[in-house]
Amino acid sequence: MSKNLTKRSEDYSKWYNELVVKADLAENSGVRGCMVIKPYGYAIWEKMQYQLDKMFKETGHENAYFPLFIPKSYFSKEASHVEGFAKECAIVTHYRLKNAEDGSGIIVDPEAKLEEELIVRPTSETIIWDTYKKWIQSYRDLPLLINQWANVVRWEMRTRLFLRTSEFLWQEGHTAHATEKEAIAEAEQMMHVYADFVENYMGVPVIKGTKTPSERFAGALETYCIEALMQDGKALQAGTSHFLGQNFAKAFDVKFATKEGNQEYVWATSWGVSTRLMGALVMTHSDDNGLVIPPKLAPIQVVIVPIYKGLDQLDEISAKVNPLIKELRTKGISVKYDARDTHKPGFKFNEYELKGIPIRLAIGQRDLENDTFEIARRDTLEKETVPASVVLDKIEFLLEDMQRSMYQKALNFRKENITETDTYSEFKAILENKGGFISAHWDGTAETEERIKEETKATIRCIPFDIKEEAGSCMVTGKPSKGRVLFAKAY
RNA sequence: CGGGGUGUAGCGUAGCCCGGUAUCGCGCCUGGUUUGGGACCAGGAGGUCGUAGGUUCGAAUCCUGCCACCCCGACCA
Repeated sequence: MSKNLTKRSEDYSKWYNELVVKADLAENSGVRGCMVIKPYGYAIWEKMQYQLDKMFKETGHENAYFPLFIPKSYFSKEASHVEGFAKECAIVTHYRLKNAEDGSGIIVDPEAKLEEELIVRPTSETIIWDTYKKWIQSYRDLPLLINQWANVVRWEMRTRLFLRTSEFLWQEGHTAHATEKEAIAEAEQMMHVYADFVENYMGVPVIKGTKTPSERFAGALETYCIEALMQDGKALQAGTSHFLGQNFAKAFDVKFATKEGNQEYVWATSWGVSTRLMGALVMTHSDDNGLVIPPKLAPIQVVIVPIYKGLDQLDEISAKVNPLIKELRTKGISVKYDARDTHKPGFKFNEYELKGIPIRLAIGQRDLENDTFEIARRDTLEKETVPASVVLDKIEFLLEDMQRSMYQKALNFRKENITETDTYSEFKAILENKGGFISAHWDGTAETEERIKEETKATIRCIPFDIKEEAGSCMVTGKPSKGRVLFAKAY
């Protein structure tokens, strides 16, 4: 990493943290594990949001918004759900402040205690299902396909920028269906939508699969997930989609009249991705020069840096650059012309590399004479001088090529870091020395899963969706297994 | 909540053991020279030394309480 950034090999966490801060994505706010997302980071998040939202709508979903506060009593309605979240909730107990009588400052007014406490949503299942009860009466009201963009709060003990913060931004989809089959299909569909987005826009390859019962969402019958591999060999859960069965319908008494006139409980799903995806983006593609943002998500795709002596020469360069900017914008390519006189070109080069801008054009006296531009791509850091006549084509080609090759590079890395093993001793050795995903047989019991977690800190990341039928025996207990599951240490 | 550590300028730090109001680098401001990979020279601004109290003629330094943050655990759909 440039200048004072720590090398990633020394301490990946520190490197990640410094990179996020230096590249201007986010910083710690000083408020209990909550972060400030800075304009550049937020611009990337907005691009993600835009694309995800589009994909949700293409699959028939609509957006809505539900309250931030959830009455405590709602939580007690679904037992396993409350168990999953009870330990990490922020609770509103009062509604007023006042000046302390001894003049020591502002205090919570003890008179203003709420009759029923309000929970700051850690997720919205409960309040949404309470609302769905009012919205659903008939099979004609189904399916109900709603998404919400919101913030949620989880009182995590230890936080890390983007990966785990006390408050985070996300979307949560909540759907209700007439049949079990349809709900399962919905949950599966959303896993595929997430995978599509993460792979084709973020350039991050994922493994689709299901969670083991012990790793499932609180209240779910099945949890579908996409798992990505970071450059330090740890796995990151990038998105989840849950089949909730009729648990919430029963807890909140959401029934509908069927065509035949019977009353039945609806079938539910929920699914979400969060600003954690920003962490995945950073950890998948960054190198020692900083971020590398895939062209489809880069708020600025092309930056143009003029190299000039004196304002006359800048004018000459600008005259050449301005028509190009216009053409690029016409083609929907976002471009920034950085003609600041307060920084030298070398400084700008490094700054935009740190921020991961995909393409950099440089133009100076030499190029004016030869009618050329210098074009540099961020992912490989290759530079090339091209005639002005082909620069537009070249940019379009590079944006596509970069999107493709960033994904390919990450995919190659992941392939090299999925290791098969049949023995527990080798399993431990791989975790120790190499990291990454380990594909191994497991007897299917929670006891064995727990034992492995205790002894190695590795968890079953998922049972791959496209699992191969392969008879084997559990690496720990020797009991029979029908196929390999993926283990890894995770964030 | 357990175990360890750190709080000194916007950022990163020295000084602390052995008490005398603060070091260096980056950044910032001014002027000039520069500009094809993080410029250089000269000048300058910026500090309740986390906080409250105690010891002392005198505290960044010693003592006590509190607060915040970081790391390791526990926790983490």
